[in-house]
Amino acid sequence: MSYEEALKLENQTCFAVYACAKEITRLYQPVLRELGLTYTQYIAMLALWERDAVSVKELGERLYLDSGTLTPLLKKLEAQGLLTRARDAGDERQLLIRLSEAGRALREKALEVPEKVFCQSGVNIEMLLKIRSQMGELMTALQPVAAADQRGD
Amino acid sequence: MSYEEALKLENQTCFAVYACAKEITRLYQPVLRELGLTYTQYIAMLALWERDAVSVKELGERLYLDSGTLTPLLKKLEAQGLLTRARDAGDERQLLIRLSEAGRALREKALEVPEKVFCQSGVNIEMLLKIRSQMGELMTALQPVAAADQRGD
DNA sequence: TTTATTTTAATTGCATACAATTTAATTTGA
DNA sequence: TCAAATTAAATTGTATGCAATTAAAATAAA
Repeated sequence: MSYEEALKLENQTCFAVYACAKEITRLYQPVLRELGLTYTQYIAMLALWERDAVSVKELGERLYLDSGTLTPLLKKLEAQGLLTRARDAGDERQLLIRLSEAGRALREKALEVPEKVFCQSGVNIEMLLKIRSQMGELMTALQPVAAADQRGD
Repeated sequence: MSYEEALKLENQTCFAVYACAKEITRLYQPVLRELGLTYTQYIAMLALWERDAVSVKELGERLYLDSGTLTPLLKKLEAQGLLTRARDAGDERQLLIRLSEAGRALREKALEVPEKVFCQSGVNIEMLLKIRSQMGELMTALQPVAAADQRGD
């Protein structure tokens, strides 16, 4: 591809992924509204339903989010009564996030979310699975770069 | 897939795309810093380099962004001297965005961006092309839903 | 023509995102 | 042991992102 072609918006893989991510988030919104969650709050709850009593750091690593994003988000979920935030007695630097009864109960309502969104999307399941696997490949390919950036080399 | 499985973070296509989009944006950042642009500012400039003297509405349609995002972003680019913002004489409702000399000149430096980012990413070109085409398919599949939401049916 | 409707940006308010810095706690090393 | 280095969250500052509302201009309809 020429340098000229490479600068066209339609040829940007980055833009394609960026636009899709926003569109998908928009698709979830009406369904998640019934749970009283935003999209980011939803993925945080997904992570917590799988593993409870985790530190902000661990949660952040799973969600690719830092404390600057998570701290206010978790405070909101705490204010909604879905979880508790308490320092780890063994290591006071860490803040342990634990689901409350209400937080665990919300999972029952959330069980319907994937199906609802999928039906609404009109996308076939094969495409979805292919995309997920490709995104996984891409993340795997990019992670070394991210790690190198972290180390600063 | 069971309802239980469908709720696992690793099975969320939405999360895979969301995480990839953020990772890609992060990859562009150091390269774009040399141009003095953020990622969103960069895609706005890409659109303007292809077509100049457009309204905020038209630009927004191409970038999937609304005036709430574009107005402040364009004001920043104007403050940097890359473009001008002026009402259309024929239709005062519209604000026409025009590149300045500096804005057009920046394109020369930007020509190197795609190659630099690509080399840095360590991703092979086939994967990139496949992903772009899949994202295109997904957007095409989702657009009817978005349009229906707009109409409210 | 004159009012009602529609269209376009701007504004407001809320929720991310993330870099950079700060603070407190813990671990390492001299 | 005890100062230096490291680690984990919180905080600060900047930049999106979008829904909802507002304001101004243009168009449609009566």
